[in-house]
Amino acid sequence: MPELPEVETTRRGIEPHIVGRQVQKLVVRQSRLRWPVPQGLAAQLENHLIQGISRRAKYLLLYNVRGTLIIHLGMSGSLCLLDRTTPPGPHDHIDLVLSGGRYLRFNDPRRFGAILLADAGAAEHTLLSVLGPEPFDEQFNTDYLHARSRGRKSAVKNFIMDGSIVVGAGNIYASEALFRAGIRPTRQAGKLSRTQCALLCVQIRNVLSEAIAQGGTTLRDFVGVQGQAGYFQQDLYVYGRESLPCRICSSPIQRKIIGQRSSFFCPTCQR
DNA sequence: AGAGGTACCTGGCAGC
DNA sequence: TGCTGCCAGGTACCTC
Repeated sequence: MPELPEVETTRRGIEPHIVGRQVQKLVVRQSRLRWPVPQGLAAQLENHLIQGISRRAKYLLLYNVRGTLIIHLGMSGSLCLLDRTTPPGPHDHIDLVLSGGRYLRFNDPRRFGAILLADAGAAEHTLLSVLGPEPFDEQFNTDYLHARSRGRKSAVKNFIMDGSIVVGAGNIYASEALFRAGIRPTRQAGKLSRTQCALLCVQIRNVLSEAIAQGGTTLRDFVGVQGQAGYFQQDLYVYGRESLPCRICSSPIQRKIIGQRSSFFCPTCQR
């Protein structure tokens, strides 16, 4: 479910409701997530104020005086805000009971998500320290992408989905950015021209910022923290459109497995 | 260093 | 209706 725009949509949705609130109680119903929920979680959270929330790649970072709570939504995770006690469903694994009567609930059917603890300087956490630049950073530019792609033999789609190159291009938006840049997803990364690298930078940024502005993409069951759908799905050019006519040239969109993931492209618009 | 495959887990859906 | 197999938005970790 969540790629970077969905995570950012979640962050913006919960920020005004959780920052400045105290965590009164932590309820863990299922501790077997991607990694076991840390033992000391309650001690670190309970009776402390949430001072801020930020995002790095697809990780949400909640700060308090004791350190940082790292939340990853995995493939199927979501956070929702509840106004009052609602009986937990089968995949409602964790609740943060907040001052003011609200609850922040973590739901994750596939349990690929994670909740971890880090010091105040979460950037040094092993999961975060290996990450490449944010797509909106100045550091992510034509020179950078061109330099990093030299000598790479893997498909450009795998290359831009590699979090050590740039974060935030998941399976949907990687396909979409490549379509907008007119580049075949199977193209060897090392063979991109400088011009194509420039185009790809711009389009990765465009596709992500447009998706954030639309509240993310709703596939299957993604909804925002208060149940609203994301509208970017209506703007998808290729993802999930196998055999349907390209919105630009009407050629049938093709699907191909690249790196064990479904990839979609227009055989005419993308070379 | 880079490339490719496997693993984690559940639910929805198509096809029989 | 019920079973089986395939597919799904992520990414760490392993081997070659």
